[in-house]
Amino acid sequence: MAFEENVYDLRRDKLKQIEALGQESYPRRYDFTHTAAQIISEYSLKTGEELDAARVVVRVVGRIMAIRQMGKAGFVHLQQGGQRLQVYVKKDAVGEKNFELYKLLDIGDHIGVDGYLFRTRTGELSVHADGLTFLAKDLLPLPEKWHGLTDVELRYRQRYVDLVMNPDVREVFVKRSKLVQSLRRSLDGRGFIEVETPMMHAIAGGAVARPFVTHHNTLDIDLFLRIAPELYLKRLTVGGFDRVYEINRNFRNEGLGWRWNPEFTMLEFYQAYADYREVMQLTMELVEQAALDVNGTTKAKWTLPDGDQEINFALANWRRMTMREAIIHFWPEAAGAKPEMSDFASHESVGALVKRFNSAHSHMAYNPAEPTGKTIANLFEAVAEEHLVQPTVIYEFPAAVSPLSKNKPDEPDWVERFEIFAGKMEIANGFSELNDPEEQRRRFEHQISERERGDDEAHQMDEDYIRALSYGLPPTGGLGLGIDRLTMLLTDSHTIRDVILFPLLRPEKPQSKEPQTPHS
RNA sequence: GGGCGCGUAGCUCAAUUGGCAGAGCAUUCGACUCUUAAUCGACAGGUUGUAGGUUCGAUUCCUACCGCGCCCA
Repeated sequence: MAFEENVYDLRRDKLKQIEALGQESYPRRYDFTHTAAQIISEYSLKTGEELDAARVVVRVVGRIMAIRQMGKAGFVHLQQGGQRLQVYVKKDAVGEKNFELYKLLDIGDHIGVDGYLFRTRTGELSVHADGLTFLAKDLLPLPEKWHGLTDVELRYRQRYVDLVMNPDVREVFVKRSKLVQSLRRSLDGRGFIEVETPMMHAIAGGAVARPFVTHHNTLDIDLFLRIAPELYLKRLTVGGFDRVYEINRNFRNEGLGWRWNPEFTMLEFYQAYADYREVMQLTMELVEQAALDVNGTTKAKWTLPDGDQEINFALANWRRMTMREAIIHFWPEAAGAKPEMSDFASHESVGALVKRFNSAHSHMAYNPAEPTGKTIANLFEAVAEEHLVQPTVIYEFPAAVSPLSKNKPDEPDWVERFEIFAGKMEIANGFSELNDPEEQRRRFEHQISERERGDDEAHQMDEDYIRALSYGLPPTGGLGLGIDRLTMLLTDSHTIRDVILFPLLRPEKPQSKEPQTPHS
């Protein structure tokens, strides 16, 4: 491309011309009196006559998103904070030099404007410019104004452009922030304190997942990025923090998918002297309040292929059933008679259920060597998960898949654990915490035998955690809640990448051709 | 990892059976002192993801690779 034709170089040249007009090319600050949002909320109801009479003088800033020039006058639209505000620039009003500056502006540039509010002939609230201040140049052209940026890969790789061009995307991340604020406010109001526990673990515990490995040079040891903060938070409960929570990232070395990103954000909280039923109730209240705080209503729009729907997080709308009840309730007709409770009692009868399910329905992976409880949990996922659109509490889990949960007093193979589902996703997981150190040791040992059997997600032994429990963990209930997934549900987003600002992508290859942004 | 689909100008998209690679917006130049997808006129913009193959001729057909998306494990 010839030098004169390169947009980047053309705009650098304009920047020099702007300097020649006496404007700084990269000024340090600009004092504005109003944000675009403030002007719109305060003056959008005022008539033109009222504005003329009041002569409201303002200084505003923003990124130029549209320019319409007509000889010796013109309009620009400034965008700031997701809002747009029109500015009228007339040569007679701003003077010769400012009008020269106006002609050197490009879509994407940042400017400051001082002037007064008025209404145009077509009625749009606008700023009548008295002066223009150049603030920063956009050297690379923004995407086209009608369609914006739609290329999925570019939207994620260049999220900064996505955020400039797509107000809906901006709104999703504003809502995500409101969600986190809501959860913090709810927990703080109930006497919880927020803590930060290590992100690098010598033993990756607290969940069933493969970790990422890293290395510390001075100590010359491998460390794992945490898969969950759980074991550290319970150590704090041993230490006397009766109500703690942490909102932070977890890392799991697994595939990417519409519900999975290798790093994701979890809320975990622990409440001493509470069991899983109290945690369940608190969680439902937190989620209901979060829906209200984010959307102003408990009803969240949730678009499915078979037509617009909504998910209602109002407490009255929640369903509750045990895992076994859910398998029975959602058992497909094609798989024959519904299971009986007794079918879950033996390894053989559970295996028979899987065979019946697989003969009639899509294939579910089954390994007869795995523990019965693990098969039941897998069967639940295969049978029921796709039906759980409205918020549903599934409780009573097999002990085999719950190495950190307390047993049911009447059924030792089952534990006091629940998960919350909505939008066909697991969004939360909570239980009565196992606080008997000797039982905990047996559970870890059982997990180790599972690891030897070939399950490389099985939990590892953590001697210090058992030592902590040996000092006495009070009866405690705890919860983990997926912030990303709850954000999806509250923003009608159907892939986790739309609620993570910078989702994991394969790194861009270094460009072999001329660089997009040539350096001088 | 497997299956399907996609990759063309900065952006959004066309291109007949395999026959001269196009449009809109953005950019550049010109006109225009109330426009809002501003309008009007003119110019420019391409190694069609990469590397091979078939063919007189490939954006189009074939192979491999790279990247992305969707579904599945």
